[in-house]
Amino acid sequence: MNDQRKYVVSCQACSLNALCVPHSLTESEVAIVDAAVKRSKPIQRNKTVFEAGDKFASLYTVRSGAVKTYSVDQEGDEHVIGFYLPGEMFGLDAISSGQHISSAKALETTAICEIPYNRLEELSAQIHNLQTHMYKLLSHEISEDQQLQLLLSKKTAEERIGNFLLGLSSRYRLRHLSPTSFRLPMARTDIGNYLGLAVETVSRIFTRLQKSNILQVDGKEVRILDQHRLCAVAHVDDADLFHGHGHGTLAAGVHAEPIRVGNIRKF
Amino acid sequence: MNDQRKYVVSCQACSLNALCVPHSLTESEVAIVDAAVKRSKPIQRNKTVFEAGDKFASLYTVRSGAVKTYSVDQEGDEHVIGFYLPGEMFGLDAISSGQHISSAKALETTAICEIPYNRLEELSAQIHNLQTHMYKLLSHEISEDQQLQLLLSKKTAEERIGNFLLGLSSRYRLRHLSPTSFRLPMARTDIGNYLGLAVETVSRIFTRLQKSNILQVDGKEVRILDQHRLCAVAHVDDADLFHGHGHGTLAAGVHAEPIRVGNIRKF
DNA sequence: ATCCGTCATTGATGCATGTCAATGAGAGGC
DNA sequence: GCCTCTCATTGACATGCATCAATGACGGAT
Repeated sequence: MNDQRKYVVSCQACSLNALCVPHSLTESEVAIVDAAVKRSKPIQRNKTVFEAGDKFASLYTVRSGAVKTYSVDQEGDEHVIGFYLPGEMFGLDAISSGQHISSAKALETTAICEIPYNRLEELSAQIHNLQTHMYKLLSHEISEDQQLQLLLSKKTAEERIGNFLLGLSSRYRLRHLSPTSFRLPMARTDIGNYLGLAVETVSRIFTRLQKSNILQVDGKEVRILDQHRLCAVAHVDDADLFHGHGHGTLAAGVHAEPIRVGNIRKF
Repeated sequence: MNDQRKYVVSCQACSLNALCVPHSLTESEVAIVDAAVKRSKPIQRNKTVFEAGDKFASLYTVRSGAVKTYSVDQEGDEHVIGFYLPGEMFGLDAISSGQHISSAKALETTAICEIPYNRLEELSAQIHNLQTHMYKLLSHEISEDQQLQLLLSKKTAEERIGNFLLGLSSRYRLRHLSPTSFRLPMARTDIGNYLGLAVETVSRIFTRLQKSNILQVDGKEVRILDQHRLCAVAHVDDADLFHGHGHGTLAAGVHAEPIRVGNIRKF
């Protein structure tokens, strides 16, 4: 009990508050949501939150650490679906079938908030702001998935990695962490898998960007030395940098701007 | 007026009823939803339903015909996001930002049902079944988008096209149309664009599959001659054929089974 | 019926990126 | 502190698919 208590915070006191809880919820509404949230103690690297086939019962958000979701095919090969940072919600794909179709695993020591889906459904019928936000959250995830499809179907390896790094950068900025200097929570293999590239390609492009003095890479530590040129490499307009990146959170869509879709490689 | 009336049907009388309206809605609930739906007369091929940048006000379902959604980048290149058949809902990606970020265009003469989003939100707070279904619908779209990401990032051209055809086949079957003999509503260019392939590749693979007597292709008319071998080509388990394909509808997820993710090309 | 524009097909060629192979560098365990 | 295992890097080579180019086939308009 004591052991657990030190990890337990309320939504009201949580530092991710602004990111995770809709700011349009009133204090009392947040309190109601808060009462439904289960906070367990941190789980270790490589421990799963849920696995494909598990009964769907809850949605999850990352409190600290990082999570990847993935599926495993018949041949036993893993396919990375997404990465989640503090304040981001995952497990949304399981609502439709009532069963998890992907697995979720901690990339490092990670604390998770769990919100029982039944309860969330009830609450969203009562709290209009919550319903609005859940719809936006789900819709936002769809938009981002479609953006990723575009990335995967039309962009070069360099563009994919550029976009990926800029996306992470944005997400760290939102969390008031350095957008230019951060640690990749995932392995190169995971990055390649996620972006549809061979590990070797990821590696080569990292070193290429390093040689161009756009990036400084030391293992998982990354420093963006020249954001402007990184944008150029990724074919991303600098002006778009502050929008559209990152996974859904309860607040997703609230701050969202129309997402520019441009910058695709011509064939 | 007379001109319009002949296209107008109620949800209750609509032949897509079972596909489009959640069957768990009671008769009176369907009547309430029905009252919110606007049915306009058919639009012609190449006419848009909405365009990127338009204010988001409604969700749409196809009543007859077919629709594609797409975005256009800065260079003016089009990127196909999805295809929608009768009973399927589109426009979901616009909820989060309040603005359409993609455009939707009729691939042939097409009738559309429109449901104002404000009203849908209101109703979903009142009608529990409707809320449940909307959440499932959105979640289902997310699952499918993730499946597509997997297709785009890991599969060969042949697998992509095989999957694409099998997906269409499933969707036609659901609509009580022939799953083995149908007309592609979209151009080769659109197929290639959607699947991240050059038109020429699509064409070549169609003829290759034809020469193997797996497929019979005559312009847009397609006949699947050997479903079993088509599955083999697509690396899809025959047993999975009846599940997991097609875009969300109001009923999406209701019939949904756990989606097998397998069958990815090994590198 | 004929014309014209869009769409589909087919072949030749090149390139981006996957695959194979081998070495190097950290990180965790005894 | 050393060992081992996993992960990252780098080079050589192979290939699937894009690109370029040209012809053919519809299908809608007049």
